[in-house]
Amino acid sequence: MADRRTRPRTGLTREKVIDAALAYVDEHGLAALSNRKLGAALGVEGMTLYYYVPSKAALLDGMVERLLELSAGDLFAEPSGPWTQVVGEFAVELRRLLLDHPAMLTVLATRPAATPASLALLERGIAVLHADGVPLGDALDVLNSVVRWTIGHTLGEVGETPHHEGTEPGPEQFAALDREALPHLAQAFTTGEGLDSERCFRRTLRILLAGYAAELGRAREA
Amino acid sequence: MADRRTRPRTGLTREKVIDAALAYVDEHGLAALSNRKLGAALGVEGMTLYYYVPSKAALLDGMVERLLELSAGDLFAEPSGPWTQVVGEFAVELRRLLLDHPAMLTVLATRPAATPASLALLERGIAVLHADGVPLGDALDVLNSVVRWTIGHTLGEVGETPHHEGTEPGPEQFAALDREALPHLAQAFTTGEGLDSERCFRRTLRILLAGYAAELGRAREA
DNA sequence: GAGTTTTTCTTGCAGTGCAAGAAGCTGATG
DNA sequence: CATCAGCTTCTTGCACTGCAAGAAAAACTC
Repeated sequence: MADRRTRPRTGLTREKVIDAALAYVDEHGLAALSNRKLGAALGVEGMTLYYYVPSKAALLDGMVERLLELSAGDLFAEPSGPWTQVVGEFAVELRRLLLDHPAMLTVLATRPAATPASLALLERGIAVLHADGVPLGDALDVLNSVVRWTIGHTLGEVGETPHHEGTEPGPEQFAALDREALPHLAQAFTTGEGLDSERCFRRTLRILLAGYAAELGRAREA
Repeated sequence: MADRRTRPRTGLTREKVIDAALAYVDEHGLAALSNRKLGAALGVEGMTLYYYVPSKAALLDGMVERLLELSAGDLFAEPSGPWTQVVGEFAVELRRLLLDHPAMLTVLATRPAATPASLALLERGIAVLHADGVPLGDALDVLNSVVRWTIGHTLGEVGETPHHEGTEPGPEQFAALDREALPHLAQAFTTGEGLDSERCFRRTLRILLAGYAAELGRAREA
C-alpha cells in the first residue's frame, strides 16, 4: 500500500483562505474558482477548505466582506468638506475598487447586501450626512442611490468589454450591422460621442449629488 | 436488449427552447437551470437542446435577448411628451419587468450589454431624445445612466430579500446587532425611514432626469 | 421502396459542491 | 516516555453539471 501521509499543518486560517480566494479570482476569474483548485493554490486538498468555510456560498460572502473591510479606509477618507464632496469621493473610490476586482463586482451585485461590513460602511455614511443636518431617511436615499448607481454603472462598464467567457459578441460586428438599422449608434461609434464611461459616471454622479443637495436645501427652508 | 426508441419529433424550435428556459427560471430560479432539466421540461433528452442552442452561455444570452424583444413594446410606449417623461416611464417599466423576472436580472446585469435587442432599444431611446434636440453624446449619457441606475437599484432591491440560496443572513439579526454599533441604521429599521425602495427609485430617477434636463437646457442657451 | 437530411438519443469525460468518515499530526496529561 | 484527546488533513463516494462524438431513429425526397 502506498503510505498516505497527511501534510504537516499549514497554519491555515479562515482569513488566509478568503484572502487566497480573492487573489485567485483576481487572477483567474470567478468561474475558475473551485474548492479543489483553491486548495491546490494553498498547498492543500480541496476538501480541507470545508474545515474553515462551511460552503461555497459562505466563501463568496466572506470574500465580499473581506474586500469591504480591507478597503473601508480608502472608501471613506476622513470627512473634510460638505457631504456632497465626501459622498462623491466615496463613489469614485468605490468604482475604482470594483474596476480593480471585476470578479468580485458580480458577486457583490448578486448577493444580498445586508452584511456586517456593508452595514458598517452605510452607518459611516449616514453619520457624515447626519453631521450636515440631513435627516435619516434622506441620507439613506442618497447613500443607497449612490452605491447602486456606482454598482450598476460599473457592471455596465465592465460588461462592455466582452471578457465574459462564453459567446463572443464580435468586436467589429458593430460597424457592419449598424449603419442601416441603428444610424445614431453607428454615428456614435465612429465619432466616439457618449462612449467615455468614466466621464458619464462622473457627470451623472455630479448631477445626482447636486440634485439631492438642492432638494434637501429646499426642504430645510420650508 | 431494451429497444430504444427516439421520441417522435416534438416540433421544437430555438425560440421554444428559449421561452421554456425563461419560464423555467421564473419558476425554479437561475441556479436550477440545467440542460437535462430543461430538456425534461420540454419532454426531451438534455443533449437534444444542443441542436438548437450551441452552449449554455448562448442560451442565457438568447434568454436576455428574447425577454427584451418580448417587452420592447411595454418599455417604450409611443412617445407622447417631453423626453424626460418618456425616459422616466421607460425606467419605471424596466424596473417592473426586472422585478417580475429576478432570475433574468442577474443574467442581464452580468453579461455584456451590446446585443441586438438592447442596441435596438438604445437606438429608439436616442431617437426620442434626438427629436427633442438633445445631442447624441448627451442622449447616450442619459440613457446609459438611466438603464444602469435602474439595473443597479433593482439588483439591490432584489438582494434585500435574501432569497439567494446559500447562507441565510438572519432576518432578526438586525434588531440585535444594531443598537450599539449602528445606531442610525437601528433607528431606520424601527421607524422604517428610508426603507421604501420604490420611493427611493422614483425619487432618484426624478432628480436624475431633472438634473440632466436642466444641464442640457443651460447648454442650449449658451 | 431507397437514400438523404433532420432530429433525437446514448455514451462517456472531466469537472463541480458536498457528505461522511478515516487517518495523520500535535500538544497535554499520566 | 507513552497515552490520549483534540485539531487538522485526506480519501472516498455521490449526484450533478456542461459538453464532445457519434449512433440511431424519424421524416422528407425521389
